[in-house]
Amino acid sequence: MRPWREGPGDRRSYHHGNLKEALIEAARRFIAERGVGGFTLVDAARLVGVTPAALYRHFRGREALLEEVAGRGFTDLAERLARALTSRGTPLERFTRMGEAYLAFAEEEPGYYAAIFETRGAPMAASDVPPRPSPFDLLLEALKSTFPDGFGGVEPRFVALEVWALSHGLATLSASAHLPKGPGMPDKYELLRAGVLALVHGAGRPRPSA
Amino acid sequence: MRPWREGPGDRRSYHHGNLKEALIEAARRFIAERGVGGFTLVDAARLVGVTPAALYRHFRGREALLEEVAGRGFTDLAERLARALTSRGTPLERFTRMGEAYLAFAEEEPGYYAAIFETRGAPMAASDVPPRPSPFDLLLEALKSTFPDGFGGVEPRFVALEVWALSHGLATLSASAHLPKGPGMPDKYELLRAGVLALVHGAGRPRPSA
DNA sequence: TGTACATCAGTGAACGCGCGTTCACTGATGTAC
DNA sequence: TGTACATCAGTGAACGCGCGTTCACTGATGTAC
Repeated sequence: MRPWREGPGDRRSYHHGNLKEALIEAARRFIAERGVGGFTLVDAARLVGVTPAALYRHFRGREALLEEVAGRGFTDLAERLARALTSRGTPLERFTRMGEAYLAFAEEEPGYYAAIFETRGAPMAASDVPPRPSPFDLLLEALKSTFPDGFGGVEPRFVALEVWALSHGLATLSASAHLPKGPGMPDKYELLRAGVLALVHGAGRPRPSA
Repeated sequence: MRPWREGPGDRRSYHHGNLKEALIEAARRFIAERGVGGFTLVDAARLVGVTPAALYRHFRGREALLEEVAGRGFTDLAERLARALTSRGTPLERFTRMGEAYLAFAEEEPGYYAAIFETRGAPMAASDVPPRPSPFDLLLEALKSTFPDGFGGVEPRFVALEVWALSHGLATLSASAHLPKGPGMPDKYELLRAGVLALVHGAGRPRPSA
């Protein structure tokens, strides 16, 4: 975590020693603050205490750095979800924990989250023969094992897409400060928990009572 | 719609005559293509066939143009929702039509949609004493009148936030091509309709059957 | 109806800036003997 | 253990570019008389 050089003027050595990782870290921070579009190579290099040109020893260019960040974020998210899915408790508890993990990831790692969803070429659902299961695959698997009786004839994939869309909507509305806050206002975790249960429970019903 | 000057080289007159509207239109197009961050005053001026400096007769600067676009989009969205809400049919049919109108707006007017949600200072839910009801207000009203018996003790505001998050999630995932497509895949309209019914129907249930 | 003139809505040249990227270079590191 | 040298990972200067914005200007429009 701690960079080899502390700041400008405190150059421990000519070689940075950890530059690639430090640049990725810097990109993650700037993307979190300003979005993918507002991210700049020059800023990242300056923060790390290095000439912008040094970046090209480790990345083909700006786009390559962004893809690397998106890839890291993708992996991190999948790990968090997998951890929640294999934690202790009842299937429903683990499934609920998974939803919380998703929202927490979007909140704690806004740089990663933005990189994943604002960068082309790394869609979350389409699996280009990935080494590990994608977040969506994990969600689908969790749904099936948590509700083995199914959803009244509705495909699990269908319910999984709804759950994902609700999660993503809550995460992005919260990040852009569009969700009303304040005393008496439900927070996103509460909204997700109740919403997911309603989606799962209400799937397959032909009509509401009203 | 049709600009007064057709293209560069075909200058009907020294004065444009419709420049402000034409610039807003151009911004809408470019934001749709490249996002708010990728939008450029120079491009907008070029598309309209005018010098970049001309823009400053009508807007204080780039930010002011973006705010104007976001405001227009906000109004357009509210109008579409209000139209769906007052259309013919049963309350449930009108409510369903409202959801479709929301997704259609995001799909047909991606420039407006991005301007609304990527521009600071114009949050959709917070109402700074707006002249007309905000989209969220319309949704809340529609929910109450469509389901007058309530939601088993759950606040309508709570359900409305869930419905909005689901809609927003589907709209943005669809726009960023993260929703899996293809034969056998449900489209977003289907997902929204079923999801909303499930949310409404499942609200207030303590636990799922599994 | 015609003319003088104020107002308006554009032009076009220029600016300072920060960006991504390149290039020849050089200091540091590590390996062979 | 010490030295020669290849390799690696940085520097720093420079580039071309497009951006948002400013300014003095000028052509077009509309109004007063």
